[in-house]
This record gives sequence, C-alpha cells and structure tokens, in this order.
Amino acid sequence: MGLFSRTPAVITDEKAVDELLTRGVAEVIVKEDLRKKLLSGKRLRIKLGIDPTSPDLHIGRAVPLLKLRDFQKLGHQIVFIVGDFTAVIGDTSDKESERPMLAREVIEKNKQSYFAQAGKILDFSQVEMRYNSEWLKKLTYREIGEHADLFSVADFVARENIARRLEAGKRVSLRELLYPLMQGYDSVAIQADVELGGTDQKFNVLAGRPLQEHFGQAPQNVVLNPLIDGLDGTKMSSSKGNVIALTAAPADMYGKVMSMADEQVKIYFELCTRVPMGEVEKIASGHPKDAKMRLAREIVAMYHGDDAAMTAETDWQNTFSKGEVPHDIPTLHFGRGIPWYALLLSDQMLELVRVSKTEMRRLVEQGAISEIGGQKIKDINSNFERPTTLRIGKHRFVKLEFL
RNA sequence: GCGUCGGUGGUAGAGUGGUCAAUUACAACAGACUGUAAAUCUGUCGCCCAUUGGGCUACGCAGGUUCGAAUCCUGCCCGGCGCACCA
Repeated sequence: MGLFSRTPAVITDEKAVDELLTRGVAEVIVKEDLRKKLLSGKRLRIKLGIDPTSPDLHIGRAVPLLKLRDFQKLGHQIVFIVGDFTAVIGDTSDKESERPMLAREVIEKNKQSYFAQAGKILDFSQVEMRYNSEWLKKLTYREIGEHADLFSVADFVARENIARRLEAGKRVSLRELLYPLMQGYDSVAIQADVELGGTDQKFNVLAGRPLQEHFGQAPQNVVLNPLIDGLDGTKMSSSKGNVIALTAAPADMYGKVMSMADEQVKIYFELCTRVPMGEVEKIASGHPKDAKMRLAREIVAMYHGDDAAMTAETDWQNTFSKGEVPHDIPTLHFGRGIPWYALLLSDQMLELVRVSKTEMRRLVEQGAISEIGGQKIKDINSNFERPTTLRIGKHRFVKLEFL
C-alpha cells in the first residue's frame, strides 16, 4: 500500500471468500484461480458492465449489483462500465430478436435513471466509473480487425440464441457480432481481474479472456449469477410484466412479492437479499406465507427503508387478509344521488382506473365492482347516496365522496 | 440488383373473396376456490352506443378490382431465403 493510500485492507477471511463465491453464483471461471487471488490479499479490479438500454431496473438486474457490493465489502475495487458506446450497438444475448440501435439522448436519460436506482444498492462514491466510449471510439478498423481475428464465426454462430434465430429464419445483423469484441476489449482497457454477469452473458464475458491474453494481461476470472425467473415462474422480462421494478412503490413491491409462487421464495432470498443463508433455511422451513412476507419485507426495506416496509406490510394485511382498505387511495367527488352508471362511466373514473367504457361495463357485469363492507354493485341504475369506497377487481380502490 | 417467400390483434401463430372483430396458444382482466398465493375451474379479452341488438375502425403503407377483400391486382416500404467467384 502506498503512503497516500486510504484504501481499506482487503479481507481474506476464507469463510467470507467462500460465501462470495457460492451465494447466488451459478458458475465461476476459473474457480480455483479466483479463490487463490481473493485469498492473496491483492486488491482486485471487479468489472460490471451495464448498457443503459432501458430506464427501469428490475430486481433481476439488481442481482449482480448485490454481488458487486459483496466484493466491495471485502475491499476490492469496483469498476463500473457504462456502455455508452456498446449500447449503441446493442447486445444480442438472451434476445430472440435484433436489438435496435439507441439514440444518444435516450442513452443519457437511461443512464441517469439507472444510477438513481442502482445507488440504492451500491455505494458509488467508492466505485471507479468508466464510459466505454473512452476507448472504444478511438479504435481503428485495423485494430478491430486484429481483435476480431481472435474469434471465429463458428464460435458465434454456435451460441444458442443466435443459432435459434438463424434456424427460425430471423435476421442476425453483422453488427451484433461486434458486441462481444467490444465488451471483451473493455476488460483489456480497465485491466479487469474479475467480471460479473448473468449466465446469459457467458459468451460476452468470456470474450475478455483471449483479448486480455492477446494484450499480455492475465485473463480475467468470471463470476456468473443464475437468472431468476419472474413472478409467474417463467423467464423474467419487463415486457411480460412479471418483474419487480426497483422504482415500484412500496405497497406495489410488497404485493408483487406476495403474488409469486411459493417455490421461488428461496431463490429470491438467496439472490435478492443478503439474509444469511442459515437463516434463510430456517425461514423457508416455516409457513410459506410467513416466509414470503418476510421476503417481501426484506426487499421493500432494501429499496424504500424499514418504515416503508412495515407500512406496506400492514397495508397488505389490512387489504387482503382483513378485507379492509389500504391507506393511500385516490378520492373522487360526485354529486349526491347521481346514478351509478354515470358515476362509473365518468371520465374522471375511467381515467383513474385506466379502462375504457366498454371495459368498465364489463367489470360491472363480471361483478368486479363492490363497496367495501357492502355489496357488489350490480344495479347501475340505482343511485350514489352515501360516501363509500369502491373496490374494483382485486387491487384497485377508489374513495367516493360528495361534491 | 435479380428471383422467390413473407409482413395479421400485447406476443406467437391460423385464416387465402362473403358464415372474420378475425381459429388457437400464451399473456392480461374478472369470478370461484385460497394464504391477494401458486395450481385448478369458469368467464371476458378493438372502440362506441344499447335491454336482445346496432354502429365504427382494424390484418405493413397507398391506391384499385368487386355487390362484398385480411384474403385478388398495382405501386411503395420492411424482412427471410437463393443467386451474384469458379462460368
């Protein structure tokens, strides 16, 4: 350590290292090598690259961030790569279709919102932040040719998702081939010792190794986290809506966790929280509902704080276990005595519930509209005579008062 | 560029002149059952009006043929595949 360094010492406790290499980890390449390095006391450079391709993070994307935080806690240097350059190219991993090239402004905006969200997990003041345009935009065709020579087309075509797309007669752009090269070169540029990523990133993350060797560096080790399934047990994907967004309101987040299948609780504990695994075992062996509630509380607390977690839990219990009403619900005002149909089909109501008139009619027919502590509203020709609270479907509530 | 096949609802994917607001699956929504679970069962699932019922807009885009088009024709846009070196 240099005289001026205030870098904390690297922790080499074997237990901690083993936990690091196993919790929420699908594969480590090369495991023994990395273990040795971690125990050596050397401060390692841990790389995670992100592409600011979408403004919202979900809990699946938080998994490597948590792992990064684990490394940080052991005293290693986190190097965060913002793929401002690669985002323009578009990654192809884990996708069934071609990725669009993104506009600059979009990337910038996404980046801002990314850090606002990721900052809840990782202490960015201790992170070395780099933009990969810094080195990528300088590369010449000649150099790119040199890098490209390290890989064969067969390697690329053999990738499952590419093979599948080709098989299905979908287009695979040549530009997508460039992606792993760039990501690999990032590792060279920052001299990464370790790179993190999901198992879907294996190919890309591994691309750093031959490139680093080519440039006379020791090839980085790689820690891959498993991909967690979405709430419905199928592959997590924002477009399927089976994700928990990090920006979700506490109540929403809590409810989302509660709606997942019991079988998923344990893996979520392992990957998305840092409740000690011994305790997780204990929790998981108890009543599934209690386990899930605990998970929901943990997760909400991570992103919104303990108070919000408690409130969310109380609300949830009131709403769903006791059939009461959550506390923050919107209120609409209507004139006394107007018929229900006029009220339900009013613009303000439709806008609030975000349904069309046709859909609202349907909801009424299906018996989805009920008064709290009262009856379903079936007869929409009767009148609105007293302030009340409506429940629409499962989780939509509207308080009604007189004008 | 030439040839050829194709572009359908949130997604996948049927339909090739009327019976098509469009089979089916998944997703979504609602009801039942529950632990708001999950699974399961039932129903709904373009918009608008209405009590049965009716109207409007939709099948890449723009025109056309026809009593009638997602379905046929023309042009355009986009994509797949083949050809484009040996000749």
